[in-house]
Amino acid sequence: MAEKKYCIKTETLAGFAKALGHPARIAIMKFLAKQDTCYFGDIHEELPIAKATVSQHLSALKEAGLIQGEIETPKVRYCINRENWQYAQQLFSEFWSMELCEKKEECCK
Amino acid sequence: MAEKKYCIKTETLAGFAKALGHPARIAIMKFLAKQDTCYFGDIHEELPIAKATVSQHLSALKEAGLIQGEIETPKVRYCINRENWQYAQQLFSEFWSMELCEKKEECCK
DNA sequence: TTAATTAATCGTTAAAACACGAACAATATT
DNA sequence: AATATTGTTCGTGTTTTAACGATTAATTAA
Repeated sequence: MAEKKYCIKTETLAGFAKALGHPARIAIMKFLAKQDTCYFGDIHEELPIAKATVSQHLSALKEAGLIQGEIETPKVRYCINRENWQYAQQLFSEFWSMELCEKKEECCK
Repeated sequence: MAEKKYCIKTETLAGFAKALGHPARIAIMKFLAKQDTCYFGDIHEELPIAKATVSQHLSALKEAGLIQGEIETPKVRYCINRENWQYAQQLFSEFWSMELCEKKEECCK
């Protein structure tokens, strides 16, 4: 079992960041955000990589909770998981809104 | 030379996300944000990993442009690169503020 | 029943990430 | 000159990621 070395929020935020840490996965999220239809085939067409690789990236995003898939045989419809999308958004928002130390003269440069 | 398969903003955003995609690196950023003093040793003390590994993570963050280091022999002072911090913040902000398609009944569930 | 469509999974390969101890470099101190 | 302090780099091993073609599974259509 994976023991936690860091606090849960840190782990969670890093998990979301990792999931978004590849251009293909960013592209997928952007595509899903603006599409009403979001079949696997449409996503694949949009990307310059093989089907198997697209499937892998979709799995990674699903694993991270950022998207979800629904079988509509013989197709599969994907879409953003709004609940986690919002949670991730919040974690990042908190992260970026950290106040930076203002003692510049004591820090670099 | 690495050819671009995706648009530059997508690549850049993914790059920042990737750099933040490990709990140790999130922890480092949080620590740097709230510290005035930010020597390597202080960062190392804060983390449950070996010196060499801390150094690796710092390199990754520096490579991504999120931090910068300054030698102050025999110590090294690290701090957040404010310019890129702000740029990353903006890219993420744009990303999260994408409008999601509202035709729920046509999307999953 | 057979063939076509769609997408996941399998098997593989190559590269990168992660982690560590040991060795090293650069300066300060004794 | 010898020693101590600090942090990087080296060498190594393990794990994960990324990519692909081929195979498979599930349903629909012919």
